[in-house]
Amino acid sequence: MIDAHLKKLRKRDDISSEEEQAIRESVGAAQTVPADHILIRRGAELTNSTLLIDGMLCRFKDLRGGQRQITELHVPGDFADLHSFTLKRLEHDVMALTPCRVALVPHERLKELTERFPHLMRVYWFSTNLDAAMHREWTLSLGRRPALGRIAHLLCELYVRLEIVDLTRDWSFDCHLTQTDISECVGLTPVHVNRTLQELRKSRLIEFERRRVTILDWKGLQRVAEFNPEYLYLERRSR
Amino acid sequence: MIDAHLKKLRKRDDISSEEEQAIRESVGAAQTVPADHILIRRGAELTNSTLLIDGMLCRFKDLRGGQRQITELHVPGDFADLHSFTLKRLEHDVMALTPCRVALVPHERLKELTERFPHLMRVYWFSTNLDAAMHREWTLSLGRRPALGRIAHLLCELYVRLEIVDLTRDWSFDCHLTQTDISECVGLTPVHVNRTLQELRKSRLIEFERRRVTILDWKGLQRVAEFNPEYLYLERRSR
DNA sequence: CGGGTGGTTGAGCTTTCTCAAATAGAGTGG
DNA sequence: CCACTCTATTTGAGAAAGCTCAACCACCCG
Repeated sequence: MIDAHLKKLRKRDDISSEEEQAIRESVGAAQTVPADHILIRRGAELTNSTLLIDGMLCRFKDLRGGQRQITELHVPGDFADLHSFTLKRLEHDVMALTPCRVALVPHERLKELTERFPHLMRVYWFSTNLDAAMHREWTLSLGRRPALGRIAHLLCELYVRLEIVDLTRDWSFDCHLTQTDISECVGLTPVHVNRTLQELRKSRLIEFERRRVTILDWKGLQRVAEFNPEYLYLERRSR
Repeated sequence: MIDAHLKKLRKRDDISSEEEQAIRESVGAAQTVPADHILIRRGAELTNSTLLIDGMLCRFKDLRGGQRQITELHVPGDFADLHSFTLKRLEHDVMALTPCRVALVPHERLKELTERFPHLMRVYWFSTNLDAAMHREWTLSLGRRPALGRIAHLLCELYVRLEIVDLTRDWSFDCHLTQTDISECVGLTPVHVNRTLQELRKSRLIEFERRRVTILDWKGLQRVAEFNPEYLYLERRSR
């Protein structure tokens, strides 16, 4: 059940079998969540963190006018709110973009886990720092990349992250994001996302139909995205 | 020397005198850094974290075309690269925007400190999560706020963060950011920042001259920024 | 077959950008 | 104290990217 999570951790560091065992014992039973359900509300007092088993979650914030900005997408193996362990409440919501399976880990368990295994503490600290690195890359996207590059970059990131947890096949992956979802990730309007996706298709960089993205030209997509995966810290080393 | 740092920590949690002592013993001698100097280069192997004593630092990333995006500003009391403790290298640069004084803390010391004081571990973990929360707010700014709101928001954030470390006086603070620096924070061009600042001045929300910002109408500035300080976690509680 | 959601298109508009030049200010050497 | 230089700010005019609004289409599912 937490295999994707272990894959993600082991992509960046060694996890001993003792640590693995301790993690497994900390994770609660899986529960299902329908699409569009808000799992975490801004401001709520939190005592658990949420591990995504299956499906896609997002973190989002919005302005008074209702304009929404997604700040991160979550794929299986991610904690959606590990940061709530120290923040205690969050300043953003967490919502299911598809039907999901999630499992809760009580902060109490995380406290024991991190005190008993200082190395795991650093692994999980690393994990929240990785989220922050993705935030910075998105900041760069929104601040400086044109529409085409923003969307291309989002697809590159998703591809690499899904590959780590074995959710890609032949340069393609399931992607239940609507064009409106994408627009909320990249800070554009749905209409402009639509036209930009057409451009990506027309230049034969991707296909995107029936909820599946196929990357036709990875080098080309990377180029228009100026995608450099260094920010995903894809190297196994002792943290 | 690390008073600002302790103020920042104690704004969000209690720090015992024993912990304070341990922190003090971990911090190296202060060194000065000239403006525009790059302290940390993307990709470099890091074994220290950098505590800002005085001046202003920024984290930035850039695209091939040279377009630069600042992802965070640092004020006295901040660690500029505490996240390097677990990341080991960074995917962005850290640069001095003004002449600065900084002090280094070896990762070895941080390891001892966090293993000896699990509470301090969580305090510093919190601190990197706070950086991430600021990143998310900037993502919202760049994705959804218009130029006026973005700049207003930046000034609100700076004001609150500087107030915590006693660097404001009568609704004003020293601000050595050039309009180009600001444009690199908010994802606009310097020209547009210039016109937008004029608008903020004309509406009597701020003054900004001779490197000093004065907030004339805090409520009004907050309103156009849609500034809600919840993302700065300004509450003291046990982490 | 009907309703709903999500994708597509067109036309006109707004915000922000680009480029180029002028102005102001701070610091330096004579 | 005065030129001189360098950097930062300001202004103008035209262009481009992305937005708005409104309608239409396609597919899915019951």
